[in-house]
Amino acid sequence: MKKHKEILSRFGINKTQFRIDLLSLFFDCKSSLTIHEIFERFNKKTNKVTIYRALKSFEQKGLIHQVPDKNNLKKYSLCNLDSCSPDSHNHQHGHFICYSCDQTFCLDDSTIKILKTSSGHIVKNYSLILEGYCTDCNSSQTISQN
Amino acid sequence: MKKHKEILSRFGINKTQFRIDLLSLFFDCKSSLTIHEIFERFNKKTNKVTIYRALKSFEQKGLIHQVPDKNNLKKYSLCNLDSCSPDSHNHQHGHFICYSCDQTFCLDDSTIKILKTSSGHIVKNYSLILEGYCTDCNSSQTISQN
DNA sequence: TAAAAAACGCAACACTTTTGCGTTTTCGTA
DNA sequence: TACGAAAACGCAAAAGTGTTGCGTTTTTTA
Repeated sequence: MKKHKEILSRFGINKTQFRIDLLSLFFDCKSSLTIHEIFERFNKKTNKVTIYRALKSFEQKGLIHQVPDKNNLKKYSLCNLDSCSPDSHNHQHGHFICYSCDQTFCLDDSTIKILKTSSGHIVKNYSLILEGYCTDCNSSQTISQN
Repeated sequence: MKKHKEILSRFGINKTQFRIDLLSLFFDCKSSLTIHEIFERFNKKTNKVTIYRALKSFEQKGLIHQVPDKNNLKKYSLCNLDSCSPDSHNHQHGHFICYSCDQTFCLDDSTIKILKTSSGHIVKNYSLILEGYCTDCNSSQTISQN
């Protein structure tokens, strides 16, 4: 897609087929991705070293960021591309990890704003991980239990 | 210490010397521990496999829990032993750490309640660390910067 | 379109965590 | 306190995760 190529250019990343496809994958995926998931999505055809290097490059250039994961694997999510760049990564947001489907969701800024203002302190940095059942898993679980 | 042995019994863990010492270590350490730190504290005398297995056992029985930290390292902290058991882990702590005076402030429950309801997910557990400048330190810093 | 820079695949390495197995220690009970 | 079962242990090996070196291919730039 043209949009993806344009983004890679803007962030100073060479437009190889793999990196274009990888960026598409991140756009398609609403939560976060592990190296393993990426490897599977490319039908195990792309060398893992290539994936690791692409992820590192994307991260350094401000396209994606690491998110926490229950099993301590490296997971990545797309940054807010309007507010991130190689110079300044800006993802002060919390994460929600679902017990059921293991997906990690980024929490939106409004959730955090409440936190930052209601404590009475000046919050410069934070680490927040919520765990539980995401909306999808909770509704399906409720149904199956009835 | 007698207290530690009693706790191990209560949580269904055999009282070997190593596990008693490991529990002591967790009590002595007010923050969290990595496997590496534990290995060092025992002067590298205890086999790492033993440490891994003890940590897994402690976690399953509800004595400790993983703290997914910012850098994705595996870290463990002591649970609130009154509210945790093999059946239900329950560690809900929010803290504010001041860069300037190093004091730790407990966040009040109302702050957390908002967090738990505003994400749209069912939050069962969370780990939250805020860092920055507390109200006192911030006002004095503002003065010194002028 | 040619030189420079970036990305690639493969092999090898480093580090972390788990598994298998035989031995030792602890526990429950008689 | 003694004995059998269960749990914990150490060692070796394997599995999993991520990195580095190097020569080749692709992309960029001018």
